Amino acid sequence: MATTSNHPISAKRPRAHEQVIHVLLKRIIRGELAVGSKLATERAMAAAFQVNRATVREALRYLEHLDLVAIRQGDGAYVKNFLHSRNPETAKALMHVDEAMQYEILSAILEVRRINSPEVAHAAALKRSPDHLAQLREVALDRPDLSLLERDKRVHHVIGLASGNIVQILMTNFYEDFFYEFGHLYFESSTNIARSEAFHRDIYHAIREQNAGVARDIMRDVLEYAEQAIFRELERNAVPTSMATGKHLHNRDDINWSNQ
Amino acid sequence: MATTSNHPISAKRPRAHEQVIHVLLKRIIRGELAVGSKLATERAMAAAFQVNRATVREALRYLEHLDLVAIRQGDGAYVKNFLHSRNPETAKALMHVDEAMQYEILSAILEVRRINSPEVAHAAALKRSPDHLAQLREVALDRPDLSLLERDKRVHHVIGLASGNIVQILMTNFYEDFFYEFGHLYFESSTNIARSEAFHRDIYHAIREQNAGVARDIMRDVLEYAEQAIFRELERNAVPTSMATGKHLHNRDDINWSNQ
DNA sequence: GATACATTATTGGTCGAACCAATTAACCCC
DNA sequence: GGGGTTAATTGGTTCGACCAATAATGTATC
Repeated sequence: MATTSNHPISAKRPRAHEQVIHVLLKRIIRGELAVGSKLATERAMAAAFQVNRATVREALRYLEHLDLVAIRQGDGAYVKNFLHSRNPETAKALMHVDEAMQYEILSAILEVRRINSPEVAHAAALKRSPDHLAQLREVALDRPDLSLLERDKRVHHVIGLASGNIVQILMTNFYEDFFYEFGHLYFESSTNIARSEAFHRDIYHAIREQNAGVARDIMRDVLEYAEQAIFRELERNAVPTSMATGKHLHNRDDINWSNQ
Repeated sequence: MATTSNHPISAKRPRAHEQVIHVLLKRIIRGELAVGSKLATERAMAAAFQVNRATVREALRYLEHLDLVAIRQGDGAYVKNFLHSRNPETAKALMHVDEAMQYEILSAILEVRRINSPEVAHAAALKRSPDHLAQLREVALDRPDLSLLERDKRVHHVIGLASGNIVQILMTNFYEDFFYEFGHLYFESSTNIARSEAFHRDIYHAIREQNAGVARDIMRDVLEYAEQAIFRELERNAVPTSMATGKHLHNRDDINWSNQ
């Protein structure tokens, strides 16, 4: 079954090392720790944060995976330029550091999805197996029990699977998971709900008939529409919880990711 | 300067937890550990692997970041479906697990890059700042001291920066870093070298003149060409080191990323 | 017998101290 | 001043203990 991996994960419990991560992340992203500079030793940080050295190490290991620090035994940990990170996950980390960046990241991910997903739909229509088609039919048409948000997420996921490109699959998960919390902004409107229902039906038929060009167009249209709808909604709502302050809604392209 | 974060990172030293990661990764990806099943306890694994529990924990934390396991205090660690991972980095992890997948991953990343990067070039041409243009000029035209491979990597990076989309920047780093080890396959041919030189010059001019459409076309052409050239080279070379066995070169689309 | 609650056992999370291994810095010798 | 040895620094790993959240068990109540 498809939900095997969806455990009833409990709400996030605060883990000690996460606070250390957050503080270090903030200092790195904001440039308080210069690129190339050496961080304090693990022992020193442990003392400063009032935690055990093992806890500091967990945090450092995470930052190493994000490609934000380079750790060298016998030497120390060095700050790297986050713009050189090879880990897209870094984008999500940025968001949690500075609320002012949330809008920027959201916008960036929406754009990447708008570029990619139509091509994923195109490939899916060409290469879909009978099994993937059956899966798509189920989630798109035969699961009225699921919330529209959940159904939409699964439709995109199955289309990713059908495309056969593992990186596109992972990227699709990357976006969809990200948008999950913004979904209510879109699925509140009855117009958008109807549009989404039609999208599921139409994309299913296009992929079934292997009309690759049509599948691409359908996907492109819905994503362009959704992108605009989300921004409209964001600007209408008076600063939804956890979003940036209003002023950021009007200068989306102002952030200059300058080379540090 | 642009190289601040490029420390003379020494060759990888083998770290104990990496072996644990490798073993667990293999078992998860190959399905030896069923999705939804509970892993052995940290203490049990520590005994089994003959390492300390802290070492096991580092490995588990990494797998958690890859979204391959879910860890719950008081309960245990559960295997998740890697096709549901939200972390694109998982693709790279897959590659190290099974050499047979290397060709598949390479192919997948090349395809995503071919879809994305032309649009990045398009946006870069429209939005590039004078500073980004100067940076592009430097790496594209005024750095004959750099290897072509390194120069090419930087050209793509600066174009990403100029596009202003942080996710595209990170994705670009993601590909380019990945291709670094395959670069020799491309840059051995004098034809390809000339082509690459021309690409650097042409894309610079297009972005300078803010000819977005032209920039996109130039990028698309070079990536399509490079993609085919790399595959040609892979098929010609009799199974280059660390690549999959020959048979995989002829059924690139055979892997069915079935839902587990 | 089924349900609600308290108790216990299991398991991940954190802690402290010690020692190993790689690197760097200091020192000495030539 | 250059080269090699030594000592200090720092990350990597280990051991053992206790804390905290969860699940399993047992018990009382209805």
